[in-house]
Amino acid sequence: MGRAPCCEKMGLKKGPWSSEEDQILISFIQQNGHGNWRALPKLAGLLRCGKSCRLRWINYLRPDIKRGNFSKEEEETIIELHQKLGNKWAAIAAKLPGRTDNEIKNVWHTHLKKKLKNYDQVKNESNVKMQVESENRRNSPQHSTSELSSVTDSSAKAKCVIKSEQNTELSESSKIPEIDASFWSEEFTINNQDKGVPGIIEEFQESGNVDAEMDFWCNLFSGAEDFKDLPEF
DNA sequence: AATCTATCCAACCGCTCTCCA
DNA sequence: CTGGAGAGCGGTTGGATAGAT
Repeated sequence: MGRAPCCEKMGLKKGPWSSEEDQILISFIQQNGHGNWRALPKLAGLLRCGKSCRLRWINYLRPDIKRGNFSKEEEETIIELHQKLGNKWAAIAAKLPGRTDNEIKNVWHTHLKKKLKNYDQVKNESNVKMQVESENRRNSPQHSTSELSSVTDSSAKAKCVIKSEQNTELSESSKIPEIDASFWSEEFTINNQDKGVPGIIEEFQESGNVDAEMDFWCNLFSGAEDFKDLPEF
């Protein structure tokens, strides 16, 4: 269709809302509801377009809005739903009471997208390293090492990302040296000359126990709080 | 202390969808 | 069926603030 922006009309205010404007909008909606957004600003005596009023109410002034940081559970839910639904922010928001699509979109772009990216990067680096180790050790194509891509369950992945994030915060606060995927891979290769991480992963694959494999990876990347807590093989 | 850079988030813009005459 | 009006959605922007140098 394509219409001219509603705010191009003369005299309509743009930009941040003042507390006075907020009060006018709140009291008007409390008394009259918001049946017609386009007519609302005129009736309420606001120099704003209806669209702006609607956005302000939905994203900020609504009484059921939950303010403050997102919980780990909420972040897990967003990651999980985003894997299923894509950028359907309104649909995701519908599953998170008190949160708006705009807020969720912002959190996604500023926090969660980065977490996922880091997670995938670590995962890929580790997989490449271990694939090489496996090839060298077994020299057999049917024994090529597992790939974490077998773990496709979005819920498990979401939990792992969040868990990794929690541990990252912990590591930073504890002044633990930065650990990357290659460190883990080398560490386990040294400690498991006879069996090796690829062998362990292979067992998961053969048994088809995706949950166990997921747990293994979560522990590998994020479970240890210190070097002494590294899993033994 | 001053300046620069990165991050966050409220708000805007433009498009699509839905309803109705 | 068609087209206009309003609502809703997702992408993007820009100002404020925090952190780094």
